[in-house]
Amino acid sequence: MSPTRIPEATVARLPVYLRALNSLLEREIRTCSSEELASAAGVNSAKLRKDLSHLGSYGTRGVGYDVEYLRYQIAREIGLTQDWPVVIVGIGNLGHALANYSGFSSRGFRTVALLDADAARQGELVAGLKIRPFTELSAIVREHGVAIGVIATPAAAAQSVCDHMVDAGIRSVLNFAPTVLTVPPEVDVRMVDLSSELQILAYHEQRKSAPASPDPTLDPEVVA
Amino acid sequence: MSPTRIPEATVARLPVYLRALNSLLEREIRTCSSEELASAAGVNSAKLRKDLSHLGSYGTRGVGYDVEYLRYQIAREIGLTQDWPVVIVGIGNLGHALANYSGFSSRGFRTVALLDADAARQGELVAGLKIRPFTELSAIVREHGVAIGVIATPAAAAQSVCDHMVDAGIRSVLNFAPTVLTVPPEVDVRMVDLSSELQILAYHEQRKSAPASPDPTLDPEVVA
DNA sequence: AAGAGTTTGTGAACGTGGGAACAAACCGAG
DNA sequence: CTCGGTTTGTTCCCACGTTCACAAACTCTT
Ligand SMILES: NC(=O)c1ccc[n+]([C@@H]2O[C@H](COP(=O)([O-])OP(=O)(O)OC[C@H]3O[C@@H](n4cnc5c(N)ncnc54)[C@H](O)[C@@H]3O)[C@@H](O)[C@H]2O)c1
Ligand SMILES: NC(=O)c1ccc[n+]([C@@H]2O[C@H](COP(=O)([O-])OP(=O)(O)OC[C@H]3O[C@@H](n4cnc5c(N)ncnc54)[C@H](O)[C@@H]3O)[C@@H](O)[C@H]2O)c1
Repeated sequence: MSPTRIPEATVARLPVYLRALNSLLEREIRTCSSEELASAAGVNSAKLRKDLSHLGSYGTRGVGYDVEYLRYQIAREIGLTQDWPVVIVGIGNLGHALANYSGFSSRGFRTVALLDADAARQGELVAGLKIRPFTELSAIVREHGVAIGVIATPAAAAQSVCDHMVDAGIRSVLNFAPTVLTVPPEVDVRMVDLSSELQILAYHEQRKSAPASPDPTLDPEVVA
Repeated sequence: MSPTRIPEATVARLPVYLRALNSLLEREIRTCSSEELASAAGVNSAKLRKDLSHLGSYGTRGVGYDVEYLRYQIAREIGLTQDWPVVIVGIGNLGHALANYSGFSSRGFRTVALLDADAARQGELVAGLKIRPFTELSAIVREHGVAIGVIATPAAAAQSVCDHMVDAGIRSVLNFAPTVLTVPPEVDVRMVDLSSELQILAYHEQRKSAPASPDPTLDPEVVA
């Protein structure tokens, strides 16, 4: 049943299931029901079963799922059975944290280079890697077969950095700069926007504390 | 007009529109069409218009939107006309980066305290704030009226930290630890999971480069 | 004042995703 | 082998979100 395309919403949850399965394995639980796994992943059990059914029939009716087997199948589906070389561009505050983050390498993502345009930063050792000049990007991509690039530069530089990445052959970009990136259709961009997340929380928070205050139109007084 | 609830998908895009409007204002553009704004925000213009229509009728047919006026209306809707005090718990690699990030304070989010359980870190000055013991959480929340908490601790500590936050009165949580948090229904949690983002990219990347079906069970009919 | 040209706001069609419910499949006991 | 208990995989239906297409509303020119 797996030749069909997997729904995007399902793809986004597969990493969560993978984490839940790893957590079960650490507790030496070998088998689980959809109910147990769903609760560990924080989703509805019907949703979980439907998600998994898109990958194939890896469970046993009346029994449940073999944790290790299911984990392997999900990892294979996502593509985590292979190694993904990654470059990070912009080694400032955030770039340093990312370079030091072990959660990437433990899941098959290997940081092969840290790049920065600032000559003052170059040569600095971060997480065992030397910061290298941004101009070396395309040589590094060629050498290691890098497909995924991470952008942690200021917003003003992000589009230019992205263009160079695409030129160099990178086809997937994870963008932390708060700006919309324009890329050719074959390139995927995912954006992580921390300010947006806070703003969404603020919206709901405001609704919680203000039950009713109908002032739809007010003076265009602007607070900078 | 505006008393109706705003769809969640729309709420998630409002911050993007806000950024686009700010960017237009910086270039001293006072008026824009839905087409221009949509392109700056990277969305379809019909979607943009429908989103904005949920807030009210702030445009002028035949003309477009007044950039400053629309910005104010969106900011008001999100709740950015008021100040949101924030606490960050877990001042390690990521916590340091977050504390130093100017993008939060520039949008009405004010970091009032940095907390860490590690005694060795306490007293350290980060971005003008001293790292304080985690035990002071509830006093700080009371004193500043904090409604939003950020978790940047290891996954193993996240649920416990979250529980303390909820007890202290925090009702919105931004979680960076890769673990599912359980909270009472009146509390909102948003999760930022960088590993998941990379895994989603990897899934699509794998599909791009592997046109042949790796699954032995069924036919090799695969999209280009 | 009227018409031509724009652009918004929205109704309607379409697609995707979520959840309840259930038949199919499996296990173990007797 | 059959029956009862259990759990998956799937079907059906509804809600939500996206996109198209167009009438309504506005500006500007003549
Ligand atoms: N720090 C955070 O917690 C945080 C949170 C959310 C978003 N962000 C975003 O992440 C990005 C980085 O944030 P930061 O705090 O690390 O900023 P930073 O200023 O500390 O680091 C930016 C780095 O990018 C480098 N750089 C600049 N232009 C470059 C170019 N053209 N090519 C290569 N490198 C270049 C700079 O030399 C610097 O080292 C920003 O866009 C910021 O908005 C940061
Ligand atoms: N570093 C990154 O770029 C990155 C990226 C993605 C996700 N994350 C996640 O963010 C979290 C933090 O990452 P990090 O690299 O900063 O880790 P870190 O180990 O550098 O920092 C964690 C901090 O939390 C503190 N802490 C531990 N238990 C605590 C408790 N009970 N109460 C209060 N403080 C406590 C520690 O003292 C430490 O200072 C982790 O869950 C990690 O998986 C980090």
